[in-house]
Amino acid sequence: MPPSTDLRDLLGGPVLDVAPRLLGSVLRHGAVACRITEVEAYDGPRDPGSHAYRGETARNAVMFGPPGHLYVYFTYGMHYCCNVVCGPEGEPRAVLLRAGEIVDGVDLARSRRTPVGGDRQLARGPANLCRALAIDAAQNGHYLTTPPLTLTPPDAPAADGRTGPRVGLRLAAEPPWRFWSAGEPSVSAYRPAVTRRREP
DNA sequence: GCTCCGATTATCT
DNA sequence: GATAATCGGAGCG
Repeated sequence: MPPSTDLRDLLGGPVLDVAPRLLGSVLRHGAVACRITEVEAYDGPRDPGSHAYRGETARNAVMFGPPGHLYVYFTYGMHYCCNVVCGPEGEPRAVLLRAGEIVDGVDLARSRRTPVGGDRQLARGPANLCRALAIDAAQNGHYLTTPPLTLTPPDAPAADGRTGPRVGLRLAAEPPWRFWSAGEPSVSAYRPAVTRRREP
């Protein structure tokens, strides 16, 4: 029997089709595994919300490469977030992994996240997810079929899929390109982008 | 060089 | 709701 879904096949379609199908995927890094419950799509150079909007740079180069690799970026001086690069090569499409439920290695994940409330908060929010899984700049560009860091698509599409606006963007927040599984307590809270106060 | 500000989070009121 | 923490990318001159 072939693997339920080959990662490379899955990532080849339009990113708005790929993103919801990644719900239920398991992202594993060593002893810690996370079932993804919330994602966002970033579609090519014409998406003003995408890091690739203004073309390829050293930072976003991984997004322009072949699908199946992990694009990790550093933001706010302290946080990492990770994306799955989608195809085809040359088109900078990616899906941001926003939240999930830790399904293996809970103790290790919790030790990386102290202090934290309940286990459902371990990977709630994109930066928290990376921390729980110990993903940082060292994993940028990693190919997700190669242990110890792998992404396994679900056997069947996730039930109760929902869509809504993306989180935290000032530009292009309006297309409903955020996808999550209804009823999952690990899904992050929606916050509209804040406009920073300017000094007088 | 220098400045602005971000695909965030925790913590305060 | 508001803000600090903290730093590198990107734009501008």
